[in-house]
Amino acid sequence: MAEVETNMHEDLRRAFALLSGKWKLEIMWLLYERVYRFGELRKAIPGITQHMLTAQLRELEADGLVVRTVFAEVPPRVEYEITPKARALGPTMEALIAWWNEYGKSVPAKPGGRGRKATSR
Amino acid sequence: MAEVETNMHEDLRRAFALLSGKWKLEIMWLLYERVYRFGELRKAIPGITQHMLTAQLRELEADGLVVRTVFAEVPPRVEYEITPKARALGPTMEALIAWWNEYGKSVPAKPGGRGRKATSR
DNA sequence: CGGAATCCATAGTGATACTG
DNA sequence: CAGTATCACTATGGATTCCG
Repeated sequence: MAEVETNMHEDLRRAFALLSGKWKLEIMWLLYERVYRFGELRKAIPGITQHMLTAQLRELEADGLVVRTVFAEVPPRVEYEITPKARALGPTMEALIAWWNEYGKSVPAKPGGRGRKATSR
Repeated sequence: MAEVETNMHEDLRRAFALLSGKWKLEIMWLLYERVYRFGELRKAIPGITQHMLTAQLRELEADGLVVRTVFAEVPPRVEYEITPKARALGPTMEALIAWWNEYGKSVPAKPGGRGRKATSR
């Protein structure tokens, strides 16, 4: 059969790239619950700048993870919401959190020094 | 009540950080199958430099995702293998790949221009 | 209100040469 | 063989100012 030897690590990298960015996960985490306006996101994410918020949202939008809706009002209003595509990632993200809680915090594999020694064979 | 409001996105970010690095996923993907020597990894990963391979392996080691074993031979031999911690990530990574294959390649949510328009309310 | 434009600091990545 | 050291480049993140 095909047995494409699927460059799975390629897919993995590309999928990973979509989520890479200091604030993307936090943004998506908020949007997971409800729709947010630009200013709301800014207030909800302490430490982020407009520059970064704009940039990250633009990337998320380009990747089809969030939808940006502009209301022709004055003053202007812009709302952001996540797409089904992003929502489908929920379980996987939770699995990653579960992994972290189980393995990430203990860090048992840390014997004496760096690198194990082995006496030849 | 505890109800820690679990900074899940914090855990998520830290877990994510462990895997961030241009070559880490590819390295782990290889080590998933068997033990590799330094030179083998270099040949198996086209485009990587010794510098980067060393750096990424060191980080993976520090994070407890791979184990480095030095054999006191001449010429020197160093082997790398993944830890149970890293191996436990397998299913999650596969879930991410599955997500990518289902949602990542279509990218349907791309109507006319950037940002949807909405006529006031 | 929700940006864009500009300038700047840092970290990650990469090529090359040298070493135990 | 398996690194380390050095330098250069690029991407990312951030502060500030200005605009429709």
